[in-house]
Order: sequence, then structure tokens, then C-alpha cells
Amino acid sequence: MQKKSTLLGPAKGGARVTISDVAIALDLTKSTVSRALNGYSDISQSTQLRVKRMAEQMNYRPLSHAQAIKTGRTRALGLVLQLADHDAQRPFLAEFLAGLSTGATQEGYTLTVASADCDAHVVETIKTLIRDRKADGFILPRTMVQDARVTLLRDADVPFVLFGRQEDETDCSWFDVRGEDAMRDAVLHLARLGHRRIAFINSGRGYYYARLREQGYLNGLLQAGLAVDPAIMAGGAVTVEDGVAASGLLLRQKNAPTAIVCAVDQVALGTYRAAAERGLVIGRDLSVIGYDGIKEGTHAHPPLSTFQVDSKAAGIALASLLIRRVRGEPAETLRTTVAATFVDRGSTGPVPHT
Amino acid sequence: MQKKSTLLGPAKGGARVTISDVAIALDLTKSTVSRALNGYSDISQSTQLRVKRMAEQMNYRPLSHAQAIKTGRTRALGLVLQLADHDAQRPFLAEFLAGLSTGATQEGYTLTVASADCDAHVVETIKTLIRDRKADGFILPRTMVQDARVTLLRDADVPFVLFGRQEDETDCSWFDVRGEDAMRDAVLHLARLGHRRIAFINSGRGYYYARLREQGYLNGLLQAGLAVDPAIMAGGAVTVEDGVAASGLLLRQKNAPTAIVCAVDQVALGTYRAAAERGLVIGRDLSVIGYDGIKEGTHAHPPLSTFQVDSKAAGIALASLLIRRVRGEPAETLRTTVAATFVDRGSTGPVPHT
DNA sequence: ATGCTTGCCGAAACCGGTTTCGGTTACAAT
DNA sequence: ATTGTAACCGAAACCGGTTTCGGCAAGCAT
Repeated sequence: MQKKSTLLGPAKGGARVTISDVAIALDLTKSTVSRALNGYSDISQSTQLRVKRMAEQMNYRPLSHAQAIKTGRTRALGLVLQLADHDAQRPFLAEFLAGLSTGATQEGYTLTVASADCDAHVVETIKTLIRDRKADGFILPRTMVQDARVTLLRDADVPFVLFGRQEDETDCSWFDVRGEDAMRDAVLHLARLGHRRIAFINSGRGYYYARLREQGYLNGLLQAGLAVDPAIMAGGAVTVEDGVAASGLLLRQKNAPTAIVCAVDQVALGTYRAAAERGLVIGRDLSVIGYDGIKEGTHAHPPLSTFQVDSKAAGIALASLLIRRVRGEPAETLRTTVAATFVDRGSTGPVPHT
Repeated sequence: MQKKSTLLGPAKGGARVTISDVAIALDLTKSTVSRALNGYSDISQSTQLRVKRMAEQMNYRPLSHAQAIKTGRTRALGLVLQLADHDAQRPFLAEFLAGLSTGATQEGYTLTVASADCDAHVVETIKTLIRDRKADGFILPRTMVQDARVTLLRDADVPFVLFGRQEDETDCSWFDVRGEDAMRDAVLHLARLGHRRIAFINSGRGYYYARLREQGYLNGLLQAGLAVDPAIMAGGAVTVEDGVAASGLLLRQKNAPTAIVCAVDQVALGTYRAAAERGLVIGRDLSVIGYDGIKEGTHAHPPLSTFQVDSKAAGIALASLLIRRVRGEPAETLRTTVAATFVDRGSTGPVPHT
């Protein structure tokens, strides 16, 4: 028997039931209750059940920061956004966040969000979050080829999951959409329509996904039996303006491409403007395929054919992976990739007659 | 003198310095250190200084969840997003989040983000966040006329700040942009250009800001000496599609308006499509003014004249206000509004000749 | 000198959990 | 009957802070 809980009524809606309350109700000690709830084997099955039932019934939920003081874990997932780098992630952010938070909530976790204006500050922010135990692990969106966050977390031995992949796979878990397959399929799709000069506009080479997508594009050319021509491969394009500029250069060439595959939708939308400036009709004079499935693509004229990625699902998956990682599952077992789904809208068509 | 701290080296980058370490270094007790750091008056000024210096020097930062166990406060701000309601907030989300998190970080707070798919779930989510002490207070974006969050937090006695305002001001703090002034100025601007039939497309009446903006519009008509005509006032429009539909109806009328003021930019962009369908040139045949300053407005043809709101600044301000509120400042003293800045681009022009 | 404040700090309890360490009890083995 | 063992659970320490309470010394008035 232990000390009575305060008999003071709930001060103001603060009727928290503590572990001691549960213990008293069962005439056990709080240590027993604690170990029962955490499934320790030195508590009999019957007692475990009794405790769990009572805890459920009394609606007991341990205070995560009270446990954290001893365990060091807060049941919070960390997300640090880098917001300087264009608005490239903006379109998906809301969905992604929704996914993460629902995935986290499902397992009783919460999401701690911070932001920084450059890569260096991102790393600093992560450091203080670990230091202050504000997160048990981190979700790293937009993984880069050389990613300082990965190296930091790797040798701080803090769990993390990538939205993306990584060359050095040690300690890396991830969820990713196979953009390389999408790019390959885009090329094949266009080749089937008769296109022989299929250009590619990639985004920033620093991102690991850009590398993969380029490989996919090259792979597609290979499978289609088409030659690689560096003259119709551009890179570093992320925004609509980038797309206008890059595609402008492509279309200005003597032997201009009849189709353009873009690594991201924003850029694909940029090609619309460049085409319009030259009097080219998208879907007839020029075929374009994007990637991401942003909403603006639907409203474009003609609607943009693209590869839809489900950002919310990605968020849910990443949250769940990270939680399993935090709970101790090895990194190697926590790796998933899915395919993007091609939505064939109006922006592609048979190769035009010369 | 107290017990020695563990002499085990930092296990793995976990070289945390605790309050006891500081106490030992100063040959004081941790209670003294605690009270000195928290500025209790029963600790002499000289000791307070000595302690603070030493804490600084040893780079001591209290573990927020260790304090939370006693104080109940975690130094975390809560934000619960409602993501079902259109993507209306999507354009600003990234900026807003960045603002909140930097504002929070400045004061040593973090941001806990959750999401829900409907208003009822938002309230539930807030409840569990308070219950689990995951947030000391909440930021409420997009306040509604009847806002369940406000009533909940008000009588749970949990601090909160509105991004928006509220009819019943009790316990309410806020930061807001004076959309009503913007709408009024929009009307006056158009009136100066000779327009006499100036329409208004409002967004969902449930939002408090919609109410204010409508008042602003009416106020503008009054000041311009123009009559109110319910036939050219629409509402419930939030998306581009909504804008197309609503403006379509307006332009179809016999005595169609020559200018349209929109409560949000998305809707204003919708009027572009409706105008194009009727062969009307924006800025010449039809003048349009929006509100928000979203990026897409810049790319529209012609670029959309609108009222720019700085979402990041709003985030910073709200974080700071909430923290002050959490620290005990009365709600009435924490209310700020700012003006939106008009950016005159190409979507308005003198009234066309009949 | 004595008594009373006042200023300042230490001792110890406390917050709500987890974890270590023993101590019973029952049961099988000797 | 004694001993050993394993299964279970209680007591108490602990985590890193905060807060209550009381004690001591200095200062002041009697």
C-alpha cells in the first residue's frame, strides 16, 4: 500500500490519473504497474492483464515527459525544414505534414517541427533538439548526395529515416518513391509515341533523387534504343522560372527535342510558357511529362501528364518507420520504396511531322 | 555539498550538464541554483549573478521535460492544422510554419504540430495535447465565427493566440492583418479609377476574417459614395474553381460589374479564367484585386494586384505573443494588428467605356 | 544581553514515472 | 525435513528538476 493520492478535486480540468492511482486501485505498487505496462517478464501474465485492463479502464496514459526523465525518450518525432531552398517542397508540405502527424499520432507520438534557413542551421537545430531531448528521432526530407544531417545523426547514434535514399546505406532507413522508374517509364511512353529526341530537365544535382531520376532517364533511353545526347539534358531546375529558361534553351536548338521529361512538375509547367512563347502547342507540337502530381498541373492547358506521388502516404509511412526504428528495429529492415502512378493527361501526343 | 555526479564519461555524446553539476561547481545546493536561475527574490543578487554566469559558462540548459514534471510546462507551442478545408491555407503554410518555429526558437520554445481532418477532430487533438502536456499553449490559425477551439481552450484555461480575431474577446489574444482595411482600400482604389459597379467575392462565411472583409468592402462603398447591391456580392469562394464559378455568375449579369474585389487571391485567379472565357481582358475590360499575395499571382497575365501579407512575420509575432501569454501576461495586452501592403500590379485599370 | 525581523541559503520532500535490488512464496529436488 | 530455484512482486533509489520549510546569521530595536 502506498501513500494516498491527493484528494483535492481536479483543479481545472486537470483530473490526471497517475500510475500511483492505478497501483492503489489494484493494491499493487507503482513499480509493478510500471513493469506490467511495459511488458516485463518478471510480472505474471495474469497480473499484466489485470494491470493493463485497469489502466485502460481508468484511462491512464503515462506522461511522456515524466518517463523521459529516466528513459530519455519523449515519444516525439523531429522534423527540421530547410526553407531557403526555393519553394520546391511547398506544394507537398501540407500533405506530408498531415501524413507524418497522423502516422505519429497512431502510435501515440507527436511531431516536433523546427525550421532553418540554410543547411548549416538545419544541422545546428537538429543538434539542439537532440540535446534537449525534444525528439527521439528525425525524419529527413529531401536527402542530398552529401547530407550533413545523415553524418551527424549517424555518429550521434540517433535514429533517423530518409524521405529519399543514400549512397552509404549504413544506419539508413528510408521510404522513397522510385522516381527513377517513373523517368524511365516517361521516356518509354514517349518513345512509343514515336519521339526520338526526348530531352530531360533535371533538378538540383545536390539532391539524391535527382541523381536517381537521371539514371532512370538514361535507362529509359537505353531500353528504347535511343542515343544519349548531352545537348538535350539540362539540370538545376526547380522552379517554374527555371523551367521556362531551361526549356527555352532546349527549344531554341536547331535539332530541338519533340518531347521533354522533367524531374519535377514545376519545371514542366515552365515548359508550357516557353512553348507558348514559340507558338508551340503542348501535347501536339511538344510533349511534356512531369513528376510530383501537383495540383496546378491539373489546371494547366492541357492538363499535365505526370507521375503522382502520395505525400500523405509517404508521411504516414515515414512516421511509422521511424517509430519502429526508435523502438530498436535494425535500420536494414526498415526500407521501403513504392512506385509513382502515372496519370496520363493531355500533355503528350504522337511525334509531330517535320 | 551534495552527492557527486556520475564520473562515467559521456556515454555517446551525452555530456549533459545537470543542475547538480552547476551546484557542485559553485558549492551550492541545487535548490539554490534552481531558484537563482528562476530569479527568486530570496536569493541574493550577487549569488544570482554568480549562478547565472556559471550556468552560462558550463553551458547548462535545463531539460524542459524534467521541469515539466513539476511545473506542467514543457516550453512547447501547439499548432493543430485542419487539413480537410480546401488547400486554402496551403500557400502560406510553409512561411507561416517557418515564422512560428523561428519565433519559438528565439525564446527557447519548440513547436508541436498535429493535424486533423475535420473541426471535431481538431478539438479532440487539442484535448489530448493538453492532457499529455505536449503544449503549453496553442496557436489557432483561421479563426472561425463560432470557434470550438476557442471555447475549449477558454474554459480549460489554456493559453492561446488567434491568427485572426473574435467577437467575444474574453481571454483572446491575437495577431491579425487588417483585411477589412485592405478591402476598403481596394474599393476606393477602383472607385478612383472610375468604377461604379464593384463586385465582391467573399470566402466562407464561417471564417471570422470573411466577416471583417465584407465589412471593409461595404465600408469602402460607403466612403466612395457607391450603393450596395447584393446582386454583385458573392460568398463561399475559396478555391480557383470557386472563383471561376462565382465570377462567371457575376459577369453573366445584364448590368455586370466592371471590377471585382476578391477576399482571397485564389478566387481572384479564378476570375481570370471566367474573364478569358468571355473574351474579357483583365486590367482593361475587367479590373480585379485580390488579397494574400500568393506567388501564383505574380505569374498571372496580367500579374494580379493584391494585398501582400507576410505570413512569416505573422508566425513570428504569434509565437512571441503566445509565449508571453504562457508566461502570464494578460490576454488583453497581447493584441496586435498590422496592415497588408497593397501591391499594384497589372490587374486593374480605368473603367472601360460602354 | 535579549528578542525580533529580515535576508539568504540548505535540507528534504515532491513531481510521475523507471529500474535495481531483495525478499517471499511455492515447488521441485535431495 | 532441508535446501535450492524460479517466479513474482514490494521497497527504495533514481532521473533532473522545483518548491516548501526551516535554520542561521546579521542587523535593529529594546
